[in-house]
Amino acid sequence: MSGAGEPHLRALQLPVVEAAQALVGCTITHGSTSGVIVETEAYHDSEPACHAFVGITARTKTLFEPAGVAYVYRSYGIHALLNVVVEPAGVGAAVLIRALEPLTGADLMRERRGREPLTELCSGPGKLTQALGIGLDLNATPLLGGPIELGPPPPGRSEPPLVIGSRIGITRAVELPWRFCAAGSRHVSRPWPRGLLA
DNA sequence: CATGGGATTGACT
DNA sequence: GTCAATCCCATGC
Repeated sequence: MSGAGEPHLRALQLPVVEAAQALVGCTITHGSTSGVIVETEAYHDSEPACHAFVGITARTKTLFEPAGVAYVYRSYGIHALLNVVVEPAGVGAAVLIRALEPLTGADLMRERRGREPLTELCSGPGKLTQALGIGLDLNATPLLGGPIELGPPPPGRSEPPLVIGSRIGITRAVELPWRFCAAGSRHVSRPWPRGLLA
């Protein structure tokens, strides 16, 4: 099955930095809640900001699996963060999903997160997992045909231009421009960086 | 076995 | 703007 046409399937075949760009505009669904990806970051085992930089451990083994599974880990002891594992088995690489534009189930999202404006329900990596009900138990589950479903962009949507920036909240390899946002989206975790357009 | 540090968020000065 | 919450896990003794 080469030459997959749909963007979300194509993304799973690309190197991580290109996959991070290709995933913006695709959808994430868990149960009755879903959203359009508007912000991503790339992480690769060749650079020290990536968990997989230290090699295969109990924590990082999911990152080294074949493309198409979820890497869900606990951040700051509180939040679950969702990544899309990409690249071949043996390479530790994943795309962090940092923000979604809610598509379905906003009412349930508000039940889980409290009353909030639509633009703030999924505007952060820890917020969107809470809004969609994604927990650590879903680590290493498949993103095609699994509990979390990675899907193509909603019909009729054109792929937006991207804004490129530095990754947020890390202390190492901060210079890599591996953060990608949908230009103009009001659902991102933070205002876009100094706007370079892809 | 003890310890330090987060790919964050929300509340507060 | 600052800061605490909270827990898994990588590292070091």
